Amino acid sequence: MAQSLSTATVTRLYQYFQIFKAARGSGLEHVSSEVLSGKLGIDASSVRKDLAGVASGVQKLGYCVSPTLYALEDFLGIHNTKEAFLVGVGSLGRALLGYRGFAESGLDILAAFDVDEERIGNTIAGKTTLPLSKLTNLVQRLNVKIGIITVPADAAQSIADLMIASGMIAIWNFAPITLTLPADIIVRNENLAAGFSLLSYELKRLLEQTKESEDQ
Amino acid sequence: MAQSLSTATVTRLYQYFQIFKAARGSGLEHVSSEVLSGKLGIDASSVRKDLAGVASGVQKLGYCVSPTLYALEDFLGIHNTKEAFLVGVGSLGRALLGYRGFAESGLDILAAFDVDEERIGNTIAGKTTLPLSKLTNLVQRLNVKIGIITVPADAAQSIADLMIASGMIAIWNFAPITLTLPADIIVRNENLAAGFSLLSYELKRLLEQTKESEDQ
DNA sequence: TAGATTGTTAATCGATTAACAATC
DNA sequence: TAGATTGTTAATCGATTAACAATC
Repeated sequence: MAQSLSTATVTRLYQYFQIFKAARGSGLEHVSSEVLSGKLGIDASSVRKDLAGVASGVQKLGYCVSPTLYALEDFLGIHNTKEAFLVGVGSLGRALLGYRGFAESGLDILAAFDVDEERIGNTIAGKTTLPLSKLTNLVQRLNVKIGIITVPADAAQSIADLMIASGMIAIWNFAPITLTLPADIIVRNENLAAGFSLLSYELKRLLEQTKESEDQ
Repeated sequence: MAQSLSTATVTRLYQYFQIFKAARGSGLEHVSSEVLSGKLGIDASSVRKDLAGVASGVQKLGYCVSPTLYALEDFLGIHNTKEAFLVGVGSLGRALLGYRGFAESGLDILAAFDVDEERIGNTIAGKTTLPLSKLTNLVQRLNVKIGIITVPADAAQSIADLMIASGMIAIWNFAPITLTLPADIIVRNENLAAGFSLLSYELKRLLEQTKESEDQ
């Protein structure tokens, strides 16, 4: 098996993919590591190292747009659609069900689940909301491996446990809570409030810096 | 000025905050670095190093829940509400406007903006949608520093440029595109599709591993 | 007191950057 | 050919982990 890449590297590969997609849209034929490194604010040799395992460049020109884009899409699993179920049809759940970006990223949310009688039976972006009691059976019948959690924080752990008991092995958690799960389960936490804290921390630092230099 | 902390460290501080909040809910009085490290899957000395700059622990007991929680909230800016404007009232924009988690994270989205006549005037979770043409004037009058971008990818760069020209200094970008911005602007990209790619990459690796061991 | 846990230093590990030969 | 850019190795940098004295 190929060596494991860090989260940071895979995130950058996704950014290269975005840039190559935009480059194709602009009709460019080549993009150099120098240009890519400028956009991401990192060293050009990092870019070359990242891309070395995925695509190959052409000396004097850089990376050819079409083949590199294809190779990145392949690596990121965009050509290979993966099915998922979503639990929790609140405002965030509905937003994810209606998000068009997923289709072109290889994610297909087959159906949504909820415990609220009012929500059951509703269709959002072509996906029906089913009662949570049907989750286990459908996970097993359709062999769905990925669960998306968009329930409130206090319900998230029990939903995660249910998903795992049903046979799911990967969880994409949008609830603002740190889940306790077996080590062999793949989890990714997408905490919007935590994301804002990062922005807020940097902003605080910038404002302090400005204030300090004014005080001098 | 205190030394800058890495994104990884600030993200972990947010996770500690979540765990301490849950601990308070369960009536616990202390949490040790050992317990925290177990939940995050990192070394206990990392936890102690992270917390050293923010709170102080008690030997033999660990970290006292109430004062540590307060210190973390303070550090993460949760006590100090920050105002923002959001541009793009599509499904994701509406989900963010209605997201309750932000209120308890120190973010207050004052208003939303859009170019679509149909959306202007609508109120979502108490926030009115205004025409984009009013953005610059309101940013300056209310001195709003943070802009949230939830428009489609092809409109995101021009919205970011407009926000910066209006005087904003921090951008939280949800559009799936790598923005080109001045170096002194704070940007955080929250790319949902990229997040899924990370999960998808790990899942692919796990399945390959399982297959390999079966083949032996 | 003995035991448990912090705070901190030193050691290790991994990721990023610099440098440069290869080459188109 | 000369110039530009990749691919890769070595050097640097920073983050994580291990170890342990301090101490409640």
